[in-house]
Amino acid sequence: MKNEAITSRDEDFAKWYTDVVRAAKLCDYSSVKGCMVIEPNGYAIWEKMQEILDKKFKELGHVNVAMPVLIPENLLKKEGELVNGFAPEVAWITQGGSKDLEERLAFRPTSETLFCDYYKDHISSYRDLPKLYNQWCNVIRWEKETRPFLRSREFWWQEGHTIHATEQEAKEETDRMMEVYKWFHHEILAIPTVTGVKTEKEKFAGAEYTLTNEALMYNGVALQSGTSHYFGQKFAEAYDVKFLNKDNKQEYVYQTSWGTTTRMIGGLIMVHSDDFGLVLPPRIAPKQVVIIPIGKDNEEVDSLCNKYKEQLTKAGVDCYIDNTDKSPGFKFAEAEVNGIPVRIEVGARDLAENKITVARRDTREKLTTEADTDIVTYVKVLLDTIQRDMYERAVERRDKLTFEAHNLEDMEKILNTQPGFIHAMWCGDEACETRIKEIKGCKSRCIVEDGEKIDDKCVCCGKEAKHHVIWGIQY
RNA sequence: CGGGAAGUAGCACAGCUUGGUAGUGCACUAGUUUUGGGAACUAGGGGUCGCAGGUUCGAAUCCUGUCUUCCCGACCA
Repeated sequence: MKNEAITSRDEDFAKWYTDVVRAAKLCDYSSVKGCMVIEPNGYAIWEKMQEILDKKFKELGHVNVAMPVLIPENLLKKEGELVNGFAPEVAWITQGGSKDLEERLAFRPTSETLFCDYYKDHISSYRDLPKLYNQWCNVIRWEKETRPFLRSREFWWQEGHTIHATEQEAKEETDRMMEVYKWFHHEILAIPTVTGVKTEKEKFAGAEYTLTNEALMYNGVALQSGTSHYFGQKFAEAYDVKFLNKDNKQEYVYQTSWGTTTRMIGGLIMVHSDDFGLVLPPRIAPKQVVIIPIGKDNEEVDSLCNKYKEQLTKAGVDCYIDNTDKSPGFKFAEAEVNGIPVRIEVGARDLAENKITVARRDTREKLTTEADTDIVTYVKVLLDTIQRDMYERAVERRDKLTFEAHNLEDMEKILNTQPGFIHAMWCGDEACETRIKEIKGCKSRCIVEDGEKIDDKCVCCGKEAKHHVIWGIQY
């Protein structure tokens, strides 16, 4: 039975999205526009993301720090490009107590400036490098239009900020972190992505270049899901972050930054979920298995549920027993809307035949197995299968929404029927990018560096093509 | 920030045109009976009608402002 609180995905995708967010109790609106309350169900997903990414960062040698939320105006404005890029979105604090401040304070939109200001006094020699710092925090960007998780004025993220003694090392770090993001999406979130470099027009303000990880949503709209920036010495020069190199010469550091945000929760929803609510890949699901006893005060049922829970927990599977006095149907529906990957139903009817029923959330398929089966192996195999199937279905969907364009008419035709990733050649001229944007706001997602040469000429102007670019409409 | 729509109990809505003591369904609480796809009955609790002004003897209802949400653009993770 369809969940009546959720608008059909194919009928109205935007409404479906917010319905799923609300029905699965991931977040709620607050009294300030664009600032959301991330509720336990949503925060648990974020915590799991943090846990997995944080472990990976640390394995690669990064350490966590906490920077202030406030940035003095002068400090923020030292690097011109960054300021220009962010100026319209910066929120300012102008009062302290009842007095006007002499210098305004910005609520951080990103923390490059704070890290630079800190680093400049904490390194003096090449022996102090690299510094591989990361922080988990919230930032504020005064967006005009807001949507839960996808675009909020306050959002939570991690921002890595590293400085290095050589260009090569910094560039390797930029690549390496992009690989982490790609791995995270493919292996954990079951979301296929394409990675590449942003065009000059689309790169991060102040970066020499920006690498991006781009995912495609169910409706064909692209979502930028992780970026990694190489800054060269730009910020170091603006903020005077110098060190003495091996030749006993002063040199500016080479810098990177990289980040992923709570927006990934929005991506998870828009790639995997359906009209029954949230669908989570097992590896990111805070609760992987729910055990539902059917019938009251049945000792055999209860003890089997407890046994399963004990064994699964011991084996590292996140599971719980739904012992509320709701009806079984209610519990099924609730587990479904919350996206619990596997549901085990234990009831007298099945037990009479030494059976239990196991339902997968992704396909809503009901399976039957022996009650005395090795539950740990059975569940683990099933979780792996679900994870793999979800990824494969996402790839299929992505491929179905991947197109090739050889001229502007192609592009218009595609965008007017069904947006997606559009592969097309580009001359490198910003004018062509601007022209293409006139078609439904279609932008370059990324330049595929080792892409095939699908044409000799630019999709827009017909002049000689330089880059294979993926285009699309974005969130 | 432009164009449109909307805000009444946790949720979904009626009431507003034509001002006169706040309603319905779901959810919630208690009890009883129930339990294999969102249980039933009985009895309850909960809202200064987004907020602030104004008009009026009297405002959920009329007027002004403002905040918030949603949709469509422009801007952006």
